[in-house]
Amino acid sequence: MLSIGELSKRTGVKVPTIRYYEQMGLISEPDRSEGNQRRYSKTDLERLAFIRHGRDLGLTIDAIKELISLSQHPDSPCVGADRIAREHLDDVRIKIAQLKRLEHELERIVSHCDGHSIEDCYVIRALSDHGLCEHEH
Amino acid sequence: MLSIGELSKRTGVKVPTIRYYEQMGLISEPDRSEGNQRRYSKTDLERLAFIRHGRDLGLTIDAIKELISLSQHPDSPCVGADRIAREHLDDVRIKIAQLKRLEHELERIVSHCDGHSIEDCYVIRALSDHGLCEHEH
DNA sequence: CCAATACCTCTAGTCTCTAGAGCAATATAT
DNA sequence: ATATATTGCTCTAGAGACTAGAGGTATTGG
Repeated sequence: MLSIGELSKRTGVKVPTIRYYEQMGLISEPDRSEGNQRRYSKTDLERLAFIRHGRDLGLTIDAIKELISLSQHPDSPCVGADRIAREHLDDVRIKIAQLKRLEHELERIVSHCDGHSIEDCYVIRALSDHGLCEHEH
Repeated sequence: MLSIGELSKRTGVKVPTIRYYEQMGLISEPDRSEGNQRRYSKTDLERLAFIRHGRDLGLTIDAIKELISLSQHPDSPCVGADRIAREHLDDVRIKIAQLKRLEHELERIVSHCDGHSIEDCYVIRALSDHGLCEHEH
């Protein structure tokens, strides 16, 4: 049986965040000690690790809830879970593409800035003027 | 003189968001029509385009505020602006790296899911078990 | 056994918007 | 010129995913 602090350390999820997840119904209410403190089992730890991992991957709380509920109907096919992952993959690819364009632009911006007065500052001008962009946002 | 709707169309910033920016002090209070509706000048449009562009680039409202205040002291060097862009570039590169790892992992997850029952579902297992990951998050 | 640390609940705040209610002004069609 | 449709106004609340703080209680280490 783990205290909330232990659980936090082992999963990397902050203590208030664990309580928040409980409130949101992502994890069930754990057992309590005599003094009313939360005590977690290994199962709880696995569940939280699952959630943590999903969040790290950028899944929303709702997507994770969906996955959890899917995993509690072991007879149904995993098509639902696959769909969630697939949808997310699309998002991720779009985000990567956007960020790469952005990286590119920031590189250009930074490399043009050589400490002149603000009037000539490439950063300011680039932000003011879309025409300086190589790509559309 | 543009209405808030016109301004919105030309900048791609939604109407409530424009009002929100005004409230946050990012744009100054515009002139009003007889009937108390906001009327924007070309200067206002440029300012909003600047903000929009910065937000698209992922700058926080505070960073943009900093840039605006920098741009209003045209004698000072643009080192500050450069610093903001540079810091942001670092962030962007980190995010790209993270997302690429994630893309990789999601690809693996999706390609392993072939419609079996949830017990065997790779998506669920991969999310439960960090050991299946190729990379640490 | 006592002090330090961790835990409890509850409320409110963060950030960047977004949505809705209820009403006023402006634009368009007849 | 008038009826209607669209757009605008303010204000409040909500979303999403936490985070912080106050004021008090358990547990743990020395």
